[in-house]
Amino acid sequence: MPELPEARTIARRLHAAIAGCEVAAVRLCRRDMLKSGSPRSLRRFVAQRWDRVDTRGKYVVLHARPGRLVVQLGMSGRLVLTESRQPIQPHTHLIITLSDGRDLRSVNPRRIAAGVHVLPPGSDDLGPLAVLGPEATDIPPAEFISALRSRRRAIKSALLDSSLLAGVGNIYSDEALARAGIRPTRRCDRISPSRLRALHASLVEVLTEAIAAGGSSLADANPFVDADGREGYFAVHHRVYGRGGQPCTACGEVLRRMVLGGRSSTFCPRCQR
DNA sequence: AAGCCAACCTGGACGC
DNA sequence: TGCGTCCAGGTTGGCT
Repeated sequence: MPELPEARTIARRLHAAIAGCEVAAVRLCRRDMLKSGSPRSLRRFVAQRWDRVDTRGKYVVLHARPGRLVVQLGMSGRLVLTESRQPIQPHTHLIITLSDGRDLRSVNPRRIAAGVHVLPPGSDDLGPLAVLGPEATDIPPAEFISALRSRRRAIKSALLDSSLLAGVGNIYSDEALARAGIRPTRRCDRISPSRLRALHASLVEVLTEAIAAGGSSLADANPFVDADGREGYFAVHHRVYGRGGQPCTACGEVLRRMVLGGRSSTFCPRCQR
């Protein structure tokens, strides 16, 4: 379940691995995973070189002259870099063969909220990127506060709304709320500006730590670009995520788990108000 | 307009 | 051991 830190880690590794490399062939194994653009627009990447790989929110963006290839990893997406002669594993949807004998493969078993978008250069259509709010790591505190302070909905659901804030998923929203001492159910307009400011600081802090933790595993000589973010999750200390029923690390109170807006939320009923 | 919620999908964990 | 059930979660679109 890659969120912003995992997408950044993947993009950084991928950039280091494929920038300047030429595309020899493109094979779309599952037509329905191409969400915008056509197979024809995908073929235009052949004989071109990758300029850059970066991210927008949770999306990994590969840049080349024919445009941008936007990979929406969704719940279970991975980008695998492997020798072209290696067998193709199940749930491989897109294979980009490089002229140096490697493949970049998009693999995704659960295809929820996942897909590939081709955005031609100069096009007004930004696909899924068009509706994204500011990057969670870059939004200034004042803008964060003004975007949230008058809303009536639960803070947790606002943090998860990618049109307000790009890149925050279920894990880091829970962690940021825990660090800031705010209950996930609390209405945005019932949180003081100073506490929203603290939440902004907590969010940036936890995302920054996670990005740093993902980067720390760059050193290993793993031929795969691991996109499930697992290393990152284990490297970062979790106060609440996945710890429902266990004691709060700060006060010892049993952490409570509840479903909010269709997703699980864990919080400390004593520390978070 | 803002916000809520179901639907999408499949591997893995868990219970009997 | 094996089967069934449930859960995880990002995004969209339809509804209120």
